[in-house]
Amino acid sequence: MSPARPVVRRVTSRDVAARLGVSAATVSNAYNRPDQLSPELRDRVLAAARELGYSGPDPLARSLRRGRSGVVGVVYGSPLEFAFADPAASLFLGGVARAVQQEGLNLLLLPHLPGTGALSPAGAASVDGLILYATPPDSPALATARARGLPTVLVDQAPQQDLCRIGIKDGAGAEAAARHLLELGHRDLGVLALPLGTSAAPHAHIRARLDGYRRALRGSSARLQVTRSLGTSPGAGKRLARELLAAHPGVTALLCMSDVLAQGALQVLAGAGRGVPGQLSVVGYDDIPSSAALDLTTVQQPTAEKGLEAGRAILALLRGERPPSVTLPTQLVVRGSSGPAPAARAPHAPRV
Amino acid sequence: MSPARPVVRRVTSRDVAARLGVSAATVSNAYNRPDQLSPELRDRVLAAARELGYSGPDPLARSLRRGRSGVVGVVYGSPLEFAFADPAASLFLGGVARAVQQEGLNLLLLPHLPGTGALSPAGAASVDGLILYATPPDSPALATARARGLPTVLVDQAPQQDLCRIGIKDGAGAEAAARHLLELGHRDLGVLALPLGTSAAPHAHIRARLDGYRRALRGSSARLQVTRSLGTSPGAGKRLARELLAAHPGVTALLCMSDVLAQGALQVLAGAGRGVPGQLSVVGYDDIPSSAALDLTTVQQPTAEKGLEAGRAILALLRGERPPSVTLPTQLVVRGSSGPAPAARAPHAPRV
DNA sequence: TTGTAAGCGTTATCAC
DNA sequence: GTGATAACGCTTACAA
Repeated sequence: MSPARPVVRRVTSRDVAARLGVSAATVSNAYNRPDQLSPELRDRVLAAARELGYSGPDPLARSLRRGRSGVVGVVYGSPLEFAFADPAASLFLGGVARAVQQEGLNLLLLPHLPGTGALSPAGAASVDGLILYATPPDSPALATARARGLPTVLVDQAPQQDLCRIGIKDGAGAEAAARHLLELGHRDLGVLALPLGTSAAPHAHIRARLDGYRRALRGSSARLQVTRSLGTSPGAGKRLARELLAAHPGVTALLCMSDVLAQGALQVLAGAGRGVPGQLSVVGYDDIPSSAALDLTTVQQPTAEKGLEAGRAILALLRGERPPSVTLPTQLVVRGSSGPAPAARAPHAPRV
Repeated sequence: MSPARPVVRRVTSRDVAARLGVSAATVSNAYNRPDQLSPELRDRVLAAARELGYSGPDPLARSLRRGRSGVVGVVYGSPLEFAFADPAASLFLGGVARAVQQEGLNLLLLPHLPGTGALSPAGAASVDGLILYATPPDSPALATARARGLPTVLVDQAPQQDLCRIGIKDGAGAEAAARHLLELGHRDLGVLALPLGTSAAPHAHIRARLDGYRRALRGSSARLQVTRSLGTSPGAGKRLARELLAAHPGVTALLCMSDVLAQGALQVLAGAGRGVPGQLSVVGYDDIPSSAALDLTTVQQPTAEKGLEAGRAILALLRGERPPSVTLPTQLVVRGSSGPAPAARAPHAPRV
């Protein structure tokens, strides 16, 4: 009949009401609309509650009754631990937090769990809305969001017909990075790649970066060596840098699809005694906080603002509005990790 | 009677049941105990569900009925945006995420909101348990947790009678840091402080660090200049470093209560042209990931493991066990930012 | 100003 | 293998 009965039954609003000989509605009002009852009665209710150990309306029951939970879910396209290991993701989440906090909403972090099919955690979570951050288009989370008819905001992925999308100019940023290296005389460029997804389910924003690199090179004699992807961690950056330089010793500059990757590469180069930018230039993407101290040239994106916009969009959706999609700009930040290509920098080079 | 009626009534398990002429219980079984009904009926239920647009049991209703929400709340002692700006906090949360994810639980991030009195967000959140991370002992969140009788784990704060607490050897780590500087010949030390809380509501782990510094100096002729606190950000580190060096020019080493603070100080010193460790030694606390690249001597704490332990503890609590408190070790990591005190390093100093 | 009653959508138990 | 029933704990329009 009822679920496994707990050792002691918990105190409910009804208990408080019974104690005072009033109705449960009055107890509810004491908490939710103080103006609906006399201050004196309210005090008595609160006193009785304290006495009985009633700590206010049960959040679950209240949410069910009211039809909203006060929670915004964020699904991150990689395992949850990575969300915290990745400074860009942290920055993003911070922005979201700032936005939703203003309306008193809380943030629920949902894992992505690619393989789970229809049993996405997003399906079993009590949320009023969902932010899908860098999830592939075939993510069960998206299907779930659709099926449940949840207000949904897409971040860093391909636009979807009817959904609000927040993103950045991924391609333009990448193009600027590559052009910068070309202008410095580099002709043999390596790309440290982030996971591109499958062609059926591509990570659109990552592909856009690759396309941007390629666009910059179009019409030039320069060549691009693209690595496979080994993930998003600094360790991946290290391994990719090693592989790339072993396979293509002629490369004079590294285009990294994220600062995290770039920082891994930087470590490898320092360890190998290859001067940056003397022997090799390195350019990142994102401009995470630590990149300034490392003097890394990179493509800056307004990551925290992106989170803020995503948060605002979900808030608007919850109010019943139809917020527009937003595409934020990127900007090349030139620092010390990029310089003239070795050949081009040779002083007093004889002009032929 | 019922709440503001939505434009279209949502599809419920009852609708699906009605469509098929079966009972709601059967629909429920189709989702929750497939073995309780014939595969054939189950398929019909699922088909009808799809047809009607029923996307499975409502999480809220299910949670209410089952008496648990599948959510672990984490309250962070500072505003929520900071939780993401702070690498140590991110690392910690990552550990928690890893632990709770294994049981299929999700993480709800709750703001601290010191001033709110009894209306702590933790009181209105549907959670099965709470992790209080670096919250002061007078936090409304703690009061709320107690009042609601929620399984609670305390992290980085003073032990509380009956609650499970996860922490590190804050004092021992600090002591090792200070001793290290003494051994290098430093006699005039500055401390960049983290918020110590009020004496009524102290941040116990921060106080423990200060006490550790002091303990190391006891009996020596060395002196400690302690700054006020300006928060936890790198900016605070910068301002504190400037203030301290202006007020006490004789200081030859900086003991920073966190790496974030230390990194701010490092920037100021680099900008001011003061050599590290030539003119000034700097020691941090935490060993966040970026500190290795910056060659910062620091006190390493197993932050991610701390999160893992906290997650495991809450899991155990939810199973009805009584997990023990855990105190993890710290370890001094000597890198390049600490060296002999300027006087002591003078080469060929005449021996008197 | 307070009480009544009808759910919110689900699921565990028991009977069939 | 399937169905009726009774909660879970609360909120809110409406009546008194």
